Amino acid sequence: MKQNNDTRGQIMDRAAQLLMSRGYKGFSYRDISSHLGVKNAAVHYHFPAKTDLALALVDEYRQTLRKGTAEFMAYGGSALKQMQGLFAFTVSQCHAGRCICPFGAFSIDYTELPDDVRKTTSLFLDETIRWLTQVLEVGREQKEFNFAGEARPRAYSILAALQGARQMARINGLEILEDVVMQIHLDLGLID
Amino acid sequence: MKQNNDTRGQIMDRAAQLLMSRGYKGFSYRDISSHLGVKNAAVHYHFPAKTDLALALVDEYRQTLRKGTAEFMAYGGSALKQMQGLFAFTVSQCHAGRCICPFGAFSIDYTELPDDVRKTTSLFLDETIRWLTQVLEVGREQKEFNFAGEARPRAYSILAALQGARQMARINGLEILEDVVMQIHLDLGLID
DNA sequence: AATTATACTTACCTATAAGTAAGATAAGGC
DNA sequence: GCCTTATCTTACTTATAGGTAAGTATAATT
Repeated sequence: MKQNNDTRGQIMDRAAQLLMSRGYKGFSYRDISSHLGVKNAAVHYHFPAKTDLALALVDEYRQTLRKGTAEFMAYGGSALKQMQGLFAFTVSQCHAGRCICPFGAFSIDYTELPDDVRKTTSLFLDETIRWLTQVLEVGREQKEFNFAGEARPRAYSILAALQGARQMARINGLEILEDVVMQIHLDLGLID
Repeated sequence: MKQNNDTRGQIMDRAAQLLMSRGYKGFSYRDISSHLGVKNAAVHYHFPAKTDLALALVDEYRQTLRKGTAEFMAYGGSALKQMQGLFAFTVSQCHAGRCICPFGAFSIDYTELPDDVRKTTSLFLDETIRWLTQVLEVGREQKEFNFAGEARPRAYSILAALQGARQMARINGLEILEDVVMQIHLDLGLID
């Protein structure tokens, strides 16, 4: 059985799903193994400890973001498109039951996470903010956006609103997320 | 030992602290009992099940909000003051380690919460939004605020941003929350 | 003084969590 | 054909979770 049936990948997929729907403490190795039809120890084989899994997930997110950032910087694409991509991604994730973004999921259990997971999560947040700040700055230069204040705090504000809205949407419906996306459009001067 | 040393109150205080620093699944009865110097079963005496505790907490929050709302409606106080009160409260809570507001704490574990807790949390969110919407509307009428769009989605947006910022602040520092509060000031026309 | 209700403690139960050590199976290289 | 390595399973351990039943001490009620 040398040919890797991609169990490792399936574990990560399922873990990502569970992480974003229940938080870090909200899922167990059993949740993963039973879903994949393997035994608990099989998950431990690929990820000895739960923190290894967490690290792998954050690393994956970071890599995805890095690719997106690199493409944006290289081809100098539309900032508006990047922003709309973020909105669409957030809404679609929420529709798929992934109501908690990684930052939300880890921030809850932050004090009990091992140092390396905290560090990587912190780096990921930094990188995300840097990307969004750049998108905002470029968008303003290109007259796509029109917003008050500096780009960086605006980036924080947008990310925070999306994170919060995503969670609140679970409680009182997806319209909340849609409303908040609309407000961000307003604040970026994208609607009259 | 009839004279109630307010064990029940102390349990709720500690539970509130734990709920907002670790989330609903993040604390156990043991965390509470050991902190108070009583046995586990003592907590079960006052709150037979954990959901009873959760309900009591949400009810307490609701009552506090209701008082605030009633006062605001009765005396027709300054909307700006109400808003600044919300900001100050959020920041101070975060400083005290309460980095997760009740909505955040419950939204994470929402799918696994019993129906009555979900229902009460949902009501609490409704009431909070209603209050904030009213504050925004009154503030706009009184020319204290100047913001684009309707009041209700703006209320969602503000609450979501505060909730998200509170959590992100734990990961990358309290400046995030301060930045977001500043942005809200901007969007409400409270700064130049 | 006897009773009752309050506020607990002691001592348990069951379920589930993360994690581990040792064995089984199968594919590929030598 | 043998050995090694990757990928699991079986069978466990330890810790902790929520929860309960029965007993105890004290204060208030009658």
